[in-house]
Amino acid sequence: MISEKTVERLSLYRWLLEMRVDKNTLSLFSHQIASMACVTPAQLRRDLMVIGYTGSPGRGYLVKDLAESICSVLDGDEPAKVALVGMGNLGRAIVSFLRGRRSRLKVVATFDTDSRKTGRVISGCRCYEQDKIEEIVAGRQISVAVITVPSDVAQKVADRLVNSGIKGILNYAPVPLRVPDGVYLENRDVTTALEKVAYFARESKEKE
Amino acid sequence: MISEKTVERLSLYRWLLEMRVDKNTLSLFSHQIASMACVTPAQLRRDLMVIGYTGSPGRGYLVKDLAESICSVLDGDEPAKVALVGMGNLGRAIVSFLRGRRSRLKVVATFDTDSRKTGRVISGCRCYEQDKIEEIVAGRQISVAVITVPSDVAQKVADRLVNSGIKGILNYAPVPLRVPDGVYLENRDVTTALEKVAYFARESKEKE
DNA sequence: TGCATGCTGTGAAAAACGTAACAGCAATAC
DNA sequence: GTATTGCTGTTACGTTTTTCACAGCATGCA
Ligand SMILES: NC(=O)c1ccc[n+]([C@@H]2O[C@H](COP(=O)([O-])OP(=O)(O)OC[C@H]3O[C@@H](n4cnc5c(N)ncnc54)[C@H](O)[C@@H]3O)[C@@H](O)[C@H]2O)c1
Ligand SMILES: NC(=O)c1ccc[n+]([C@@H]2O[C@H](COP(=O)([O-])OP(=O)(O)OC[C@H]3O[C@@H](n4cnc5c(N)ncnc54)[C@H](O)[C@@H]3O)[C@@H](O)[C@H]2O)c1
Repeated sequence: MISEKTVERLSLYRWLLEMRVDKNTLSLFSHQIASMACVTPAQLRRDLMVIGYTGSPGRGYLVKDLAESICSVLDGDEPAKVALVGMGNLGRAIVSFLRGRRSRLKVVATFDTDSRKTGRVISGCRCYEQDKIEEIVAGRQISVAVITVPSDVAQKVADRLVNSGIKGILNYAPVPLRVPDGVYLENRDVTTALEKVAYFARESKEKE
Repeated sequence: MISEKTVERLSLYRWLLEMRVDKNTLSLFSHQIASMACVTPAQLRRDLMVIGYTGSPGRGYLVKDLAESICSVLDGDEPAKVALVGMGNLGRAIVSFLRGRRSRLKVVATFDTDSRKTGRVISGCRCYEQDKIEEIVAGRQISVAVITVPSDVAQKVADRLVNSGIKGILNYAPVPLRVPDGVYLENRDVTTALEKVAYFARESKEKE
């Protein structure tokens, strides 16, 4: 089992390797990739060790090979299907962002309660009535969900998603959701993030 | 100096304490607060230890007192001023979200290059031309910035912000920015987060 | 008042995470 | 072919973060 931090960095390495403009360089050294990712070379080598990829001294890592190797670890056999609940400002921003980007993650359904949004195709993705969650999530075997509904209904939405078989949730509502063991939850509250940044900003200002 | 993780949790505790509906309970035990925050009681007690707040056995922690104590650690003397660069879909969602919420963080200026956005008040906040960054950020002593511009210009924006005296950056563009020591940086890439969730979702699905 | 209860504060152990160091070897130069 | 260079894989170490465990005490009740 790979640690959370390592998975995050692997995702970053892959992105950096695939987005690289210079397609001529076939291989890179650990310190080059590390520098792009803003980590130490030792960190990078350690991360590659856990996925079992091995380079060679004097040549480094074969870019294409390494990227594929990361894919085989991070991705399943087929692209993960993603549902997003709450097509408000944030929800639309995220869906259209994910659309624009070639990715292994496919947003295949969105949900809302607002009848001005349901039944239409928004940001390139069909928006269903919220009470179709069970039917569609279970029926299409969607395993990952993004929650961008107001915080007072977030727990209710999470419960429905879990009951429909969702195994991972990315939550943007500013409430700590309760999910059973076996469902992976990641919270992304703006306020917390901003307060953290503000705290350390102040801290470093006081030091100078 | 308090650790990042602890600061995040303190922010969460404060939010939970302030949002509590039942204003009658004057005090709470560690296990009650911990349960709301989804952490262990030991974790909570240790976090409170580092800020020097102390409860009492048999009664627990005085809610109002504790919240104020967290404030005195997290907040400076005055509310931190925040600038946001890039009033696209995501930028507007964040600004209007922060507006709606009583907070110690004030978004006092936003910036964009698009002339359809600049010079107007959007989501309750004035939007300036992007080349006014130096003037306004330095002039109004803004210390924290949120970056929500396309990734190819994110580094350039970050540089200008740093030159203007910004001490903390919350970055939503999917690129690892380079900032000098003394500037605190927090990255919040959706793709990385989603890929992480998808990985662990698959992991837990395979286990069952 | 005095006793029993059970929660707090904290030192000590454990776990997670990152860093440093180096032996071994692939590539290159000559 | 051989020597040299300098990068990799991995182990050992240091640091940070979390959990455990329990002594001590404030509280509520008899
Ligand atoms: N973490 C972040 O970066 C961030 C930024 C902004 C907002 N937020 C949070 O994200 C959430 C949404 O923010 P927003 O600005 O998009 O708000 P919004 O009001 O624009 O969007 C909410 C959407 O959810 C829909 N909705 C309401 N109840 C629903 C239900 N039961 N099922 C399905 N859909 C439902 C509404 O119809 C609306 O379309 C809020 O909780 C907000 O606090 C997070
Ligand atoms: N982390 C997330 O949750 C998340 C979600 C969606 C998008 N994103 C990222 O956030 C960024 C913005 O996404 P979006 O959907 O809002 O895109 P968008 O195109 O709607 O918004 C970008 C805005 O930035 C402005 N801009 C462009 N260049 C600028 C410059 N040099 N200075 C100031 N403003 C400038 C544009 O005029 C536009 O208004 C992108 O980098 C995207 O990848 C992140």
